[in-house]
Amino acid sequence: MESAGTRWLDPEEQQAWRSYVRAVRLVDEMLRRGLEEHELSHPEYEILVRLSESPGRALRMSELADEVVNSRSRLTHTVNRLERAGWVARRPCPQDGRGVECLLTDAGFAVLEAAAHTHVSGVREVLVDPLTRAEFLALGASLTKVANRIDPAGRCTV
Amino acid sequence: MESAGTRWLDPEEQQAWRSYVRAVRLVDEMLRRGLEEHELSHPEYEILVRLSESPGRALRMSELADEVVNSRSRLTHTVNRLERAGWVARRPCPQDGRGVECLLTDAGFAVLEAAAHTHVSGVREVLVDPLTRAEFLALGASLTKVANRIDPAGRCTV
DNA sequence: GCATCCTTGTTGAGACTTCAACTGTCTTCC
DNA sequence: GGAAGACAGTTGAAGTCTCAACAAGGATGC
Repeated sequence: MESAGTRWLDPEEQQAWRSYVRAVRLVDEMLRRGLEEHELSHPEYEILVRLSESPGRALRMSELADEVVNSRSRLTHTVNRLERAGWVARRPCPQDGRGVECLLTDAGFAVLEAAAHTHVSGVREVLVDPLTRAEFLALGASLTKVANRIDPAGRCTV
Repeated sequence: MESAGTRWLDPEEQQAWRSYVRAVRLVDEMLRRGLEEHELSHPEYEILVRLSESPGRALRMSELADEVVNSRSRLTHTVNRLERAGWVARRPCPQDGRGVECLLTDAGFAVLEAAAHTHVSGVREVLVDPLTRAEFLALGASLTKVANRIDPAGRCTV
């Protein structure tokens, strides 16, 4: 696996990278299990969160896609499912004839409220509690840098 | 979103958690794009890596599943695809009549060798270079703690 | 005013993942 | 030695995600 031109990871970096991959997989899995009792996937949950924080509990599809780092296509499919469940609704965007607004329903808000408890406990359990506060905040700061390097404008629709 | 019993994240924790989610999504996406020119998904790539590091370039299905944190079913499907491509082969395990060994072929090794350059460059670009060495290693150390809390034995098959 | 291009959002096919059910082998305990 | 249960791996159906192709509304330039 040697070759000119590519700088391989040294053993310490290698170890850090593998921990990253492993931890991310495990954390994802844990949170998935936590949310599934609310019949919600993690991507779905995030959509509901963003909507709940928006003025009027509504957001345009493309804004929503940016916020949750989804492709438009993926967002369309996911919103279809959420709409079928009655947790969000769609309506045309008054300002832009092409646009569609996505709206959190009361039922959706209720589901979100219930799921949030489970979810936050899960996050604490797997990511916050194993670390000191300083470690956790440092982790966040580093990952902020990482995210901003990849997508400075926050407009990456994947 | 208030209620007794659940300790919500304070603003700094909230920010750290959101950066985590966002960064993980973006990193995943970047690396996926890097590997796709080699017709390899990230899970597939990891399987080839583990096999290449194993004595005889072979590993039992269940060991492999543990290493890459896959369910057995998922591993079976993924190995099917890799086998179809000619990059791994299966053979019965001599010690255990139930067992199956998965073996990296020469073609598989060649693909891995080619993909590794792209992949390592990608990892550097998105995760290593944006951080100082100390930050990156601290990230790794924290995530090691996180992973070990969830799955101390390293035998979590998801 | 309208031709061209850009943007928004959707669709459908194909690939990937999950879950539950299944086959076959090993282990334990009597 | 054989019954009961645990373990290894596979299967197929249903759900989710990606990609490329598309429809339709806006922006720009003439």
